[in-house]
Amino acid sequence: MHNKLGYDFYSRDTVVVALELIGKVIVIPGSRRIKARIVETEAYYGSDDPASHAYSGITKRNAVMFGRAGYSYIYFVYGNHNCLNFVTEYEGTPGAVLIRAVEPLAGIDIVRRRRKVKSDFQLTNGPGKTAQALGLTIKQSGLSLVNLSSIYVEEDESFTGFTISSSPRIGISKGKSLLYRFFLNDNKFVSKFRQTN
DNA sequence: ACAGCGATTGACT
DNA sequence: GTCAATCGCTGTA
Repeated sequence: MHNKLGYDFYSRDTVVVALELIGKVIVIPGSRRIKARIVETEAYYGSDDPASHAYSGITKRNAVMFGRAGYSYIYFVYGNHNCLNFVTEYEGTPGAVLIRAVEPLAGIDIVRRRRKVKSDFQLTNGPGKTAQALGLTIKQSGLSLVNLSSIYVEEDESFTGFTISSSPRIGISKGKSLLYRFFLNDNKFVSKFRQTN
């Protein structure tokens, strides 16, 4: 079965969504069709989460995080990289899940063309790499993941028996004690920081 | 108007 | 292991 996730899936507690996205499949439909399993995520809240873009309130960049769940939030960092998030919670309450790593399942030839690397595990084992592999930039921020979407997530009921670990989030300076990062055990596409808890 | 910086990556020792 | 690249966003003025 390949059921597209609806708004109800995203409009819940951000950590729950981050945890439950592990193992599900991102789909980029169209002529450059790509499918990729989500293997690593991070949860970001709002005014109670100092590591979050939404910590200090609404701005032009993070406004989509304050909106309705089930939309893309894509931001640009370090002058080079785009990072893909899915908005969670509900209208007025910010939250998002960062997609840190995926495992390509279909359209891997397209991914290899976009990402010049020696080994396949380097294609999508990080958030900037993942967004590049999927062909996403800030131009695709704010898109619905449900209605008329050019990106969505579906369940994969055939994927079972996996286990998930958690750890502190990567690359942040505040909120390091929180275990808001989740990743598939024994998956080579998980980013290089593998400390378990 | 502008200085500082970041939810990263890739190249290099 | 270290570190530079690179630029839009943010805060301050």
